[in-house]
Amino acid sequence: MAFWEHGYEATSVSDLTRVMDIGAPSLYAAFGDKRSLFEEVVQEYGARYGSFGARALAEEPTARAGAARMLREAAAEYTAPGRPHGCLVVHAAANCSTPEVEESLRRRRNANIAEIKSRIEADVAAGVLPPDTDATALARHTGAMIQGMSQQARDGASRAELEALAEIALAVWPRA
Amino acid sequence: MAFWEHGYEATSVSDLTRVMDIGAPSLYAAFGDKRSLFEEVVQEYGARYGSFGARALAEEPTARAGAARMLREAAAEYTAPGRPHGCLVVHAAANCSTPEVEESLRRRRNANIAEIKSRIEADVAAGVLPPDTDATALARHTGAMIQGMSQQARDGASRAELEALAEIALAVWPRA
DNA sequence: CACATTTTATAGCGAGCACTAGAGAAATGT
DNA sequence: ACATTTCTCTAGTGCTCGCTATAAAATGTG
Repeated sequence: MAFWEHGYEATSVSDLTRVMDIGAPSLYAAFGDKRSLFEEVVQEYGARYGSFGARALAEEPTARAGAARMLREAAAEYTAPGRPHGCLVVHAAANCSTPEVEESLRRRRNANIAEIKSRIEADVAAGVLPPDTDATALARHTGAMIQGMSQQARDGASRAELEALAEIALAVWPRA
Repeated sequence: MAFWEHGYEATSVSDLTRVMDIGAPSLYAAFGDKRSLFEEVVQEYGARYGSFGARALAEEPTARAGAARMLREAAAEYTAPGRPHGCLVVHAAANCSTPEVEESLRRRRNANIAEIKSRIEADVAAGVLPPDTDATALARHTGAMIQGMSQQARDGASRAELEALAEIALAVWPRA
């Protein structure tokens, strides 16, 4: 939560020990160092809050339906009350002076886009999407949209505003 | 440049004195403190690199044409060689432990979107865009797209990839 | 050239950072 | 009940941060 709200660098170890209500030595005994703790937090975040996209792509019958659900759920996830707004993976390691941490989240972001791309390609191969569909660009568009929505959520956009935005973004998909 | 590449927090005063090749006291005599220097840098950035959007909206005959030029130029600007990729205003104060700095850039981002919105509303009033156009959502979509493109540029997308993405995003605009 | 003024460089201020050594408390096994 | 092992808390490590006092150098002026 602290990493999510304030990012990797801006969250100090004393912030962490305070919110976890443990002493610093216990934290280091349990996680090694700050970076390892962060990686574990990211993994937990990915499993609990960041998996709606992959789930949508896997469970919906078409890439378009998957992307639609993904964008709509993003609007809800990124503005959920009681949690920091936006996506940890998008924001928590921006401007990070530890390049490894920044790179780690960058890989996650690009992997998400690659997932969308391969889902699109599967639909193209199956004839669900037109054969001239530019899977790379369409996947990147969807990824950029998600990231833009996350930024908007941080900047104060409401769930309804993000949902309206998602509906607009969905209009670019070729009709099945 | 240093602020642009690494962000406000991750750029230390000694980084600044090194690249500016002056001593710390000279820097403080000239700018007051780190925050004031940053604000001046942001202003200079806005005038030099961040004004392509406002120019596009002002010079093109329609909101749609303005947004089209804005997105296409963003693809070029955000991947220009010899400069940090992406937009300073989007990234330089993410995860900032100085809330005023974060808020200052947030205001700039939201002001940009408000500009797009009022340009759209002008076209709706003039009958260039359909009267049922949701100006707020369409403006936010364009802003989110720009911000998403900036993030993509930071994550390694090429100019051509961003341009393909921009063309897709333009397809959502109501036909004139 | 001598002097007054500005500019610069050195060196260091207190504070907070990530991280850890060593002492004491708690828990455990017998 | 006691010894031993495990944990945990206090306190402090060296480091870098933003920022500045002081003193030397450079500059302009008669």
